[in-house]
Amino acid sequence: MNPEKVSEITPSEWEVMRIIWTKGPSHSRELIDLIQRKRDWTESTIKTLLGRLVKKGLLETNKVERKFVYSTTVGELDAMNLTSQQLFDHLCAMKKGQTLVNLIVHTNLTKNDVQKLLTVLQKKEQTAPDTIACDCLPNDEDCTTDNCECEEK
Amino acid sequence: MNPEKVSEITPSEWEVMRIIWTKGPSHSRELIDLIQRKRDWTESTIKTLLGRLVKKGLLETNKVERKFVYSTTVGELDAMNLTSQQLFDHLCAMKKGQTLVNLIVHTNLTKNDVQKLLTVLQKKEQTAPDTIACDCLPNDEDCTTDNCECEEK
DNA sequence: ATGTTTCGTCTACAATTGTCAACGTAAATG
DNA sequence: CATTTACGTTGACAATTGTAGACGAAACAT
Repeated sequence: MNPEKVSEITPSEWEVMRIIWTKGPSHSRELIDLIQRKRDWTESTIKTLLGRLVKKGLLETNKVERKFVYSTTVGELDAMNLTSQQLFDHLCAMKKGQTLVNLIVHTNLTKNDVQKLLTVLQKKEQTAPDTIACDCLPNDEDCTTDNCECEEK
Repeated sequence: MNPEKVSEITPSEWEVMRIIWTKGPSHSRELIDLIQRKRDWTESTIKTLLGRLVKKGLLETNKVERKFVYSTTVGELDAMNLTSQQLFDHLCAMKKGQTLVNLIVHTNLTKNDVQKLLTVLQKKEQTAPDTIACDCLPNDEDCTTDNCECEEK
């Protein structure tokens, strides 16, 4: 896989990737048609996006009877995991829990998802620490929690 | 608040915001010193970042005896929530659950966090649907799950 | 074989982002 | 008062992103 490159997927490029992840390997024509039903982009724009994704190594092409077939080189789930983790990596350690609560509240989940989440959490419960320090300041500087309104509300 | 603007916080700007969120309202000197202990940025760079954040309305300044004091106009938790939700908004609906599992596994959480998450999930369990459709293709196009390897592995 | 469609590549251009240096002014110091 | 220091503002420049037109070669149609 190409983890570094995954972080460089831009919003527009995600749109393109999602189509190919879902549709499977496809010709540019098919992709352009599909994307144009969601986005008001010209053919040209989509071609550029495809080209950039190939250059980044996130898509690869195979010439099949004259036309290129575009396929992804990363799994969608892998990309989602990497991207979301990366986002979390630059957030205050102290508040990630709250953020997850918020995410879960606002995300539509199946019973199955909920079950899995419950299982993971129950396992985590045992080893969970009582507190987690804020990591927003340089190491040597202490996060005096008076200013740091990191606590719940 | 200024939700639109929150989405425009760039990675470098997050770094700056985190310091101010944690430290509370501060003079530029103090901010520059703190940030330079984490990042190898020149004073100039940090000033630019501060200026841009003020322009975006994410920071505001108050002149106090000659110097400006920078304070945030958005809460850190609000920013974190908005940003993470925004990320989730452009991911495949079908796979968000898996992604949350992954996030939770890799995020350090306190017992308290775990408790809250468990509570929220238990509540969600009742109303959770059995399946959620993939929303990567235009509405009229069906996600034929043969290509769409959206299922668990 | 010749005009037309198709498709990939190249070029372009404005806006944003990461990084800075330089400038002007007000404050502090000698 | 003359000098140095501190700080906010401007301008700058390369790289990335969003968006798209133009070009060239191959494939198809007549």
